[in-house]
Amino acid sequence: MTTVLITDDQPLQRLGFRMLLESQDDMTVLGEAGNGTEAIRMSADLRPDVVLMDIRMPGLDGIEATRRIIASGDRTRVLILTTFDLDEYAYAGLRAGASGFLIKDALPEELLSGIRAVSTGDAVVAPSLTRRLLDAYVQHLPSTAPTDSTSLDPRLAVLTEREREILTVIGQGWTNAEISSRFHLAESTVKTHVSRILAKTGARDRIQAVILAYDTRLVWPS
Amino acid sequence: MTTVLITDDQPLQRLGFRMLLESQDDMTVLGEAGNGTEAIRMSADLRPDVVLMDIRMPGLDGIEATRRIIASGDRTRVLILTTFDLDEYAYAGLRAGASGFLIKDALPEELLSGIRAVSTGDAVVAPSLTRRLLDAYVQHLPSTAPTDSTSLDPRLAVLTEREREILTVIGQGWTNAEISSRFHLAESTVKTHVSRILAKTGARDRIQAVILAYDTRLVWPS
DNA sequence: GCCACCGTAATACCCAGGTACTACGCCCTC
DNA sequence: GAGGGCGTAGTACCTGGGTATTACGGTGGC
Repeated sequence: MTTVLITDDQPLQRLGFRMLLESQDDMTVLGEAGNGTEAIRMSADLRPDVVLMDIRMPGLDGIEATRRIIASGDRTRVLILTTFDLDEYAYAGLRAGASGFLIKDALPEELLSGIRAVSTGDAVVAPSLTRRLLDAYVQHLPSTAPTDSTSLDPRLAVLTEREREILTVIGQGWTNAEISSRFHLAESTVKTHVSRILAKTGARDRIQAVILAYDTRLVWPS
Repeated sequence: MTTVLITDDQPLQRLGFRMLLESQDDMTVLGEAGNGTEAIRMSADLRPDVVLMDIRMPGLDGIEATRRIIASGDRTRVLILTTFDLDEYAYAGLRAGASGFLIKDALPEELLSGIRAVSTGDAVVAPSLTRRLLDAYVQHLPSTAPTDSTSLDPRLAVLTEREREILTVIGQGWTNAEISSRFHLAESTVKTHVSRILAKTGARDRIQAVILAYDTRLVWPS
């Protein structure tokens, strides 16, 4: 039996969670907290297996509450629920010791399996955030075959020299008109180049091409 | 419609996956490969959105196959399926560029939602592995808090919180349609936000906004 | 009580960007 | 010398992005 404490400043949201959890015969909702202070107190009193933690709350927010619950030494795990997957506080939540974070509009089954995973000591992260997490992790892995920084990124290898030249200025934000005038080309030629670049790299539009230019270090943030 | 290539040396296992995927009306199985070499060839021919990749296969294994598929530059994503969550090769798979790995005895729904997540560029990792990933990530976080909102770039200071949120995803290449659907907003609302962001920051179009997002470190090259 | 700002939303309109297709001269290779 | 890749160029067409304008409920300040 997994015991849960629900923390959210919106009563309706809490009700929704409670309904969902109570419908499972392996879960019990021990209580509901409306802000961080309450969450800390109730967590100490009730010793739930898992605290569902909203971040944005009046008074003490979810991050600080998480930090204190973890610091208390109880075995309680904290699962953070963010409204948007971009919530910058989510990362702060990780540092505070949360066992995971999910997005509030996740499917009910995802939330439930997330709670079960967390209660057994595993961690869960919303898919859209996992990507960044994974990238950061891979970046720090000792590489078996260190990449030669002078060699060209494989994603650009398919391009001709001219195309890479043009991709570079696309990455710098030039419009087709600007490219055509500064390169002394017809705009139709520029379009042909751009189309070929997109087709070869798999970028769906020039925005993705700009991002590719940054990722492959063709251009750098200034 | 998500197109999938199934790679596994066991025909019965492949059949199981195929049955599951074909039962979904948003998924199509383009083919089945029995080893790494086949997987590479079929992936190049069929250009699936996602390759389900077994690791242990006779001949060319799943890791090397993953590496080559990613290196090909196609937009194909690779989702590795391991038999045991401790499979040490799983980490090698990450380095090879896989978008995620799951354990074969995962629930059908977990596999399906994993495929959907991966197909849209997100990443997925089995909960029992996420824990390690997360620990490693937190350990490597720069000691200078990355989410220090007090030292916001002046160019972004004019923006509201919501606008910065949206600028971030613009920087990640989302289209207005994607923003509207993932944020649960009308597209007209998104357009309003975008227009205001451009007006406030002086960016002439969303391309310049992407560049601004990089320059202000709202987003990072991966 | 009023005003300003914010987030939401709709409508109508225009244009840069992107696709699809064709074409042609140049250079290199087999 | 035939073929292929490359850089150039044109035309026709369609769509997503951006502008302009208006509107409305909520919130916070004065």
